[in-house]
Amino acid sequence: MSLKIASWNVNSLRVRLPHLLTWLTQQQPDMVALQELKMEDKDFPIAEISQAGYHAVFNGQKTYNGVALLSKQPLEKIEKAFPDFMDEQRRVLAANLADVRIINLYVPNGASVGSDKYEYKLRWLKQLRDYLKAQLLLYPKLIVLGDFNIAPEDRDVHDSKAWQGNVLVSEPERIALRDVIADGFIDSFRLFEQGIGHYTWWDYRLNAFKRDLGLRIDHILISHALQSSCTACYIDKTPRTWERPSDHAPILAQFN
DNA sequence: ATGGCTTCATAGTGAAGA
Repeated sequence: MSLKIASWNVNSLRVRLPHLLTWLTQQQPDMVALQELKMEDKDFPIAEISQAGYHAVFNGQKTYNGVALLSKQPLEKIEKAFPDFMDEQRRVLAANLADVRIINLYVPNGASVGSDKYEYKLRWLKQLRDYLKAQLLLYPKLIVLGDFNIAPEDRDVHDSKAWQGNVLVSEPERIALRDVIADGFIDSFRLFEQGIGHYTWWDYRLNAFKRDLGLRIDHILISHALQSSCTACYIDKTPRTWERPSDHAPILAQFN
C-alpha cells in the first residue's frame, strides 16, 4: 500500500480554490494539509472538494489562519487544538488516516524578533513540543506537517547572511524546532536532498520567485517508525509559476 | 529604502503576512 501526502499554505482558500482543484487533479495525493484558509467553516467549499474526490475536515477562522485536511479516505479522531492552551487562533488540525496520525500545523509567523507576536510564537512552539511528545506515545506512526515559519538551517535560506537573526531564522526559533525534532522526528526532505537552493516560500515582492530568493519553511516531519517506508520528499514549484499564485509551494512525501 | 506585494477588510494614518 502506497501513500502520497502533501502540505500547502494556500494563502486564502477562496482565492486559490481553482489552483487547488487543478493541482489535486494533476497530483492525486491521498491526503493534503492546507494552511491559511482565511475563511470561516461555514464558507468552506465542501461541494467542490467533494466533487474532486476528497473528504475534508477543517478548522477555520475569519480573515486569518485556518487549517484543513483533505483525504481520499475518511479521517478519524479529529483534534483542533493543543490541550490546556487557550488560543483563539486556528492553527492546529490532527486526524488519523488508517494507522497513521497526521498533525497539520500553521505555526505563528512571529512578525519580528522581540515583538509580542514573536513571544507568542515561542510559547506556541513550547506547547507544540509537549503536545507532540504525548502524541508520539499514543501514535508511533506520526506525520507532522505544515507551514512551520522556520528555516531550520542556513542552507535553507537564499542569503543567510542577510537573514541572520531575523524572524524565521533566529536561533530561539531554530532551537525550538530542533528540540521538537530531537524528541523523535526526522525532517523527511533532508532524507533525500542535502544541497542548498530548495525553498517552499518566496516573497511576493522584489520579483523574489523569478530570482529564486526563497526560504524552506514548510516541512514534513515523520516519526522514526515511518523512516524506512518513506520513499520520497520533494517540493512542487509548479503552482508558484501560475497566475495569481500562493506565495508558498506545496511539499509532498511518499510512503510504501 | 521599515519600502517592495497580496489578501481581507473597510473606505484609514489600514493590518498582517514572511
